[in-house]
Amino acid sequence: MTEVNTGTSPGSAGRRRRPPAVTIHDVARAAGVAASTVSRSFSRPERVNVRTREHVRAVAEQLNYRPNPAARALPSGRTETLGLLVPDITNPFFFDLIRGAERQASAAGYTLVLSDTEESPSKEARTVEQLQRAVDGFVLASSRLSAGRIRELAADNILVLINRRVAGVPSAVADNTDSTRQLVEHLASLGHRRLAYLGGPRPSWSNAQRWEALQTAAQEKELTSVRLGPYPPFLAGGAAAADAAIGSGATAVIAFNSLLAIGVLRRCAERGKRVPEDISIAGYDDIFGADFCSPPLTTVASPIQDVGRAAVDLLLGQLTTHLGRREPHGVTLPCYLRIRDSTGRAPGGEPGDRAV
Amino acid sequence: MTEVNTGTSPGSAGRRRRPPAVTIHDVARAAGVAASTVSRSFSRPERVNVRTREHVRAVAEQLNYRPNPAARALPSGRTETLGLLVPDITNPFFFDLIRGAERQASAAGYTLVLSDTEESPSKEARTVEQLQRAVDGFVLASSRLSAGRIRELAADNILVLINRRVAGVPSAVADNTDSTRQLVEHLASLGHRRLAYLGGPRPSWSNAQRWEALQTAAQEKELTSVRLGPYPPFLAGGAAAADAAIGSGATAVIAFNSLLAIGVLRRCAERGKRVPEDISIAGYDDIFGADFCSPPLTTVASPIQDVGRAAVDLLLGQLTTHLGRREPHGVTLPCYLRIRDSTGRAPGGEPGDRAV
DNA sequence: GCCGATCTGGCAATCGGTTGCCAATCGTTG
DNA sequence: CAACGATTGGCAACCGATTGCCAGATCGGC
Repeated sequence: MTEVNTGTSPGSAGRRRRPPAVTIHDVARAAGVAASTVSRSFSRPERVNVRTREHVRAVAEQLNYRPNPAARALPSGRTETLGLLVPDITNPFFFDLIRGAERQASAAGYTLVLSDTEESPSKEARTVEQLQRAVDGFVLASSRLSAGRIRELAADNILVLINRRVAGVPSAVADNTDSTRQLVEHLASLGHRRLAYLGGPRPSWSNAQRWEALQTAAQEKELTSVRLGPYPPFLAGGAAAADAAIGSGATAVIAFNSLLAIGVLRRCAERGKRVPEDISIAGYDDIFGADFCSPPLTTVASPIQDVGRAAVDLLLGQLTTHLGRREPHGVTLPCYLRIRDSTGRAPGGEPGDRAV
Repeated sequence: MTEVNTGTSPGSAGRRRRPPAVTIHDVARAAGVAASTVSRSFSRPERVNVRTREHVRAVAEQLNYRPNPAARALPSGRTETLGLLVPDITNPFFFDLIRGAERQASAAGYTLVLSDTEESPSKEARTVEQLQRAVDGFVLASSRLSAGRIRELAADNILVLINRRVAGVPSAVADNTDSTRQLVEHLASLGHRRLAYLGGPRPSWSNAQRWEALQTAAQEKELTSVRLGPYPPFLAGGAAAADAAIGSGATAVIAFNSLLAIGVLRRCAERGKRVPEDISIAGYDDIFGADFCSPPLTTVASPIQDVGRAAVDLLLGQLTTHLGRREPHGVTLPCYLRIRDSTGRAPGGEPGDRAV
């Protein structure tokens, strides 16, 4: 028994490979018990005598035993892994969402698989189908899929949506309506009468929700509002959006997201339009950078880390719920308005027009 | 055989659960072949007659068969999954890295597991050990582990480092030395004589490399340089760093990363220090925001998406290499200097002092 | 038409755990 | 001290794929 690793010894000449894994059987042999006892010592400790269990655990520890997740997943069907799909990994908006989700998942002992769908509905659906059996459930953040497709996927998978509502599918959403109203009131109080909304991706539910809320609030305040776009929700989309906004005659523009808004800011600077003196600009999602761009951006901020956390909680709830019980089917978290320097008094308004 | 799903039919009353998976055996039965033939139709197509194979594939397609990754992983030992560990998920620097890695991995049919180590060496090591058997290999980005610990982990795992060099472990690094020299020359040409380096995390290899390169370049140009810190590499670290920098008497400061640099910018604004008139500021990592903060930041930019891609390539090379061959053990990608408005002529220098 | 080489597909073992079932053991009680 | 229930641990089947080995079929050459 002293002679090990003869022949193609991994440590000797060739490249270093992974050493063979310590299995439950190795532990069982070393501890003088059956493999099932080792298994139970970990997965159903109450089924094993304390002394046996402690002994087994000590031996396992000493042998540096790590259970093989694939082997566990096979009989149980549970992989202890969650899938998180986002439309654009590089959008800072998703940073905190990802962090929130990742923390919550790993706190519960789950592993998170992240996938970038690159704003493509088909890539999104394909990814779900590919990962289907590799994960216990999915969080779809700002899904670009149609409601019908989501329902189809929900029939075969446990899934939770972020910033999207589809009947029968649980979701965590940041509700923009109140804060959009606040934003419109803020602009109205500064004397703006004509708003432009710079639209984002058509399949985006948030996009529709925002425009909806904006229209309603504008009507109440008797402001006119136009919808422009859609524009790609990136910095680069800002140039076309800015030009259209300026052409529209609006004195205040509200962009689908901060990325687009910052792009607009930049384009305005290029064109010599002063913000907020000539035109006011606001955006959704209080992303990294919104507070130090020039001028700092007025935004509707989402509690997005909490949304990510909540979505994972919902998903874990679905997974661990014993059949019969019903989990709450959605959580809604409120957004809030952050007024900064990119919104100001409407141009042409008499000084002292309305109070700030 | 027509009676299925009697009793607790999943579709009927209770909550919708996951439907039972279609297995290789279902396909085999439907196609009238053995399970092994189905398996081979996918994994070794040349071992199966074309007509049989096409038939099997058609049946599988029709039944919507998806192989169970856990079941594949068990005999083969390969999970087709890679682990990517980063110290701070919310640092925009890592986003392009993550995107590069994710794209490359999924192009090769691999799944990426992302984990945030929160700047903690112990969490990093623990994560590797936990995911050990769940992934085929790891990419450790900007690892905070000691060289010894990395070597230990490399004995049991296939791993590739990003922005870190440890003998015997392959790595992809962005090389700062040339661009640091360029940065120092740029500052010297503007009349700066006294530089301050605002240090980042002690365990960061890039931090050491940057300070090293800075010192060397400063000596060549006969500038004095001091190292301050370490500071937490976040925006919030900027306040203390800025105060120390101002106190140091340096006319130009170089921050460990852009996050810190932007924090310094902000603090300078608060304290009424004009940038670059009173003090010049530069940083590493040309992150999102560096070009639209105020003033836009002079940075040393890393081709970080390429670095992420290269690291995954190295890792995949290690995994698929047949024993005996040796892969190149590292790639180095050059950085480049991006001069923006946060660096300018040194204060007190006679006008026309040195040419810009 | 026979023989051997080549193809093709099936059988069964295997990967590393989990878990239902059963038998042995133990302590308790009357 | 016998009988009984509770506790404990082992046996073996199973999860869904992969793969070595073998047998039957097919084909070509002579």
